[in-house]
Amino acid sequence: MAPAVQPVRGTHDLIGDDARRHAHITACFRGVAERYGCQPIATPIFEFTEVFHRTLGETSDVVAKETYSFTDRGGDSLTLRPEMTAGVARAFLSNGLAKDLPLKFYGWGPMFRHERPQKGRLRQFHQVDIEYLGLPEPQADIEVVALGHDFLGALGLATRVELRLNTLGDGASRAAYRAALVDYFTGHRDRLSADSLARLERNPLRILDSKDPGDREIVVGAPRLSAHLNPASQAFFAAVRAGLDALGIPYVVDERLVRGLDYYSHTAWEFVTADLGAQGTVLGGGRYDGLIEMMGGPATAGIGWAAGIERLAMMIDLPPDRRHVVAVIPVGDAALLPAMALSHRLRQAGFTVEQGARGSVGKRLERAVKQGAAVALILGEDELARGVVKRRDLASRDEVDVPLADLEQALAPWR
RNA sequence: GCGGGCGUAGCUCAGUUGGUUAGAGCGCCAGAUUGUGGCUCUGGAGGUCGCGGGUUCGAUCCCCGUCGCUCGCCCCA
Repeated sequence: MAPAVQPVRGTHDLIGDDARRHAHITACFRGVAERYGCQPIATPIFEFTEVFHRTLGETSDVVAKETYSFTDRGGDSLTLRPEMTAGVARAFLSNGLAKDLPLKFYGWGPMFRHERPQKGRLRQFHQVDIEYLGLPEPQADIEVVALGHDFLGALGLATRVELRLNTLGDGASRAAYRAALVDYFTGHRDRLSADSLARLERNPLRILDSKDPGDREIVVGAPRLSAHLNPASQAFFAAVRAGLDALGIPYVVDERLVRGLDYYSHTAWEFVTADLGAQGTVLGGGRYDGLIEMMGGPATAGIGWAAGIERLAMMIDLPPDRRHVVAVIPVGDAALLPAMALSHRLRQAGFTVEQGARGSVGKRLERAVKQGAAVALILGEDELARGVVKRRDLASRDEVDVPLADLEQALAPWR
């Protein structure tokens, strides 16, 4: 049993700069998503296990080995969400939102996967998430990819990520291709790696991006997805590409980029980076037109993406804190309550105020400077008696007495 | 889940061919300076040497296990 003071394996605390990085990322995300007309959504971090089994498939790795499931006191099997899409789809059905289509959602929060932790991979991690429902046209694909592109750009990562794009085709194209692939790999099954042999059973498309050198030789001769696309699927992908070209969003087509789950169709994409080792995917998305129907709802188009906040946090530069902190420094016991009242008044007036409570005036000034304060207000018996407060500019060290009544005005530059 | 590397103070790290009180820098607290900061000086707090077992007269050091981190695989954000 691990000591109680240790966090659970693969979890971590967000404190200080880590917390600020996360806050900055979610703030950027909200700003960009709102500009695209998305509305916020928050769903529970756990669902009935069935929700994930129905949507992710019994055989997917996420469900088979990565899921945090437990039985609650009522005997129900519950699962901590490994991703957001299933919960959003369930919420769509639970709340009868079909009448409100189309819908554009943005959300974020913790996700849970029981995996071996490594850099950029945690058991509790955080994602920002976009889900578009009821928009079957390629314009939605273009818009949603553009949203991700703008989001990464807002974080200053435009030059450090590359957009990889592929199509899986519609259901018919995909089924035909899958069959051809199974045929081909079955013919070479004696030369496939053990991992790929397993993939042949439950997820043959995944063999295409195997890292095993032997597999790669076989993959070279494998049938191409592009050759199995029917005209409608080809036209859809061409429209998506034309849209990205028109918006000036660069991408590379990567035919080995696949999605394992059956309900995915058409566009799949990832923004990848070389800066994070084995966990290079920073944002991944796809179209999931079959999902809602698979859950028992009406046939409803869906497309979305998720990005890992921790992975992004490792890449961004933390923007400087631009708050102006006003430090209030009482001198002597008699000044303590008046100083607190002063701090209270200034906070209500919209200033950011830190009030020192310990040590000499020198210590308090020192602490104020370290906290990033730009100006200090010194309030002692002398000032109290005269109805003023001493305003000290911490950069220039200039001091001036300011009548209490004029304080807000005298602090205007530091608001 | 599989394989490799690493765990000494809050942080970055020294150290011991196994030997008595485990060190440094930075950070933190305090004093010099009882109403004035960024420098300097002085002092202080802070360590089950990850945890458990073994070998040994003696283990932070060697061995085993375990927990955690890390790199890769699987998979994915």
